[in-house]
Amino acid sequence: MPKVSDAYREARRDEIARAALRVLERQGVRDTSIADIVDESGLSTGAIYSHFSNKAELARYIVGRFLIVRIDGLREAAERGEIRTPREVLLEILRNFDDNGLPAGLVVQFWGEAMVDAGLHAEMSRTAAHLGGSLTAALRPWATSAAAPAEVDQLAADTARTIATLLQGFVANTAVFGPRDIDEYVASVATALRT
Amino acid sequence: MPKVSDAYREARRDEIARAALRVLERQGVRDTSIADIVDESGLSTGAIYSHFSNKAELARYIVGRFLIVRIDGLREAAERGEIRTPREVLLEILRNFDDNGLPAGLVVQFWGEAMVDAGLHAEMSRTAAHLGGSLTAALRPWATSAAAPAEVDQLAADTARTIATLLQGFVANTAVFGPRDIDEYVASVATALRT
DNA sequence: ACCTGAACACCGTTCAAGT
DNA sequence: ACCTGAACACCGTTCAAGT
Repeated sequence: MPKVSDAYREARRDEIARAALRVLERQGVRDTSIADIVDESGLSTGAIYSHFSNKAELARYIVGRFLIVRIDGLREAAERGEIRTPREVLLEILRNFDDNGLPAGLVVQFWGEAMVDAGLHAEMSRTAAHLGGSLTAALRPWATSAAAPAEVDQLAADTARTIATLLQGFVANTAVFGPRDIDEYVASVATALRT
Repeated sequence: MPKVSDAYREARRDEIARAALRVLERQGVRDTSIADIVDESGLSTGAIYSHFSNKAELARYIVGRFLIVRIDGLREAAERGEIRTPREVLLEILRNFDDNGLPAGLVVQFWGEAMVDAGLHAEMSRTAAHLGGSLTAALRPWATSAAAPAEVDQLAADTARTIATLLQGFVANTAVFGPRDIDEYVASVATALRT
């Protein structure tokens, strides 16, 4: 197991992926060519193809490595048994999205790409499953106090998917129609569905 | 004003756009070439370029003509002064999306496309403004009974954007993670944000 | 006026040749 | 083993020539 060489390869892949991400943020998925990434990275076409078998694998790597929502804090709170309401969980995940500086427009473009690229869709399902697991765990204490024992798991899982959907709605809406205040959004959803 | 000839031109554009839409549903935006549309329509490259100045204009035409959510019923109900709660409005718009057979995956792909195509973004903003206006009108009776006179317009407009966001979330979520029951989704959002 | 289809510049990917 | 860059098949778009 050549540890050093593996680390070198990985660093090189990261270097290429970061250069690609800079171009993607500037020009978008459709208008980013391999030639653009060649220019931005200072490498050659062949160099890139010796680290990624094609453009789709590079996209997959970027999505799995850089376009993920981190919510370690929520999982830990759940393990300590602290109760977080779905509303608190939603607010935390929305703030995390903002703070990590994930570009909403680029995320939406990759959703579109996943509709047409099975490998990218699989990668997104993988990272989403991880997020879904953390959300479900974070919601279980609340679900336990809100449902009969037999229905706790179902309630936690359904609510996790709902929170993911609310996040996706926020991402798609702000990408297309411009920024919106997070607290105002959550308050508005709560008011709207109260009746 | 050559009425007949204009109608003919429009029919021809429609014919091309419908052929393109069939290919788009099969292959997705990225993997649909002009050559594919040529094959599906039975016309030639030049014939298509004599009716649309480029692929972007064809996309714009398809989005404005076929990928819109119709909610005439809501606007009429509002004009009759009937009160619809935001929840009822949301359910109606979600059912409309489903019933019209709008392909969620394709809609998400066009959102991504709009991130990179200013003309398409403008077209989407236009149709969204129309939807937003209908939603705001449909929500005004409810807003009148829920807020002080001075805040009615703001509440109706904010709630309209929220409902649009909830629709977008549903579209993105089902496109990426598969179908979900509409009533269960709305009930889950309501439960999640009650606390 | 509408249509044809060959021609052009550019794209993603490959591969013989270098180090 | 990694890298180079010319070469290949394909894409969107144009345009001289037809009807």
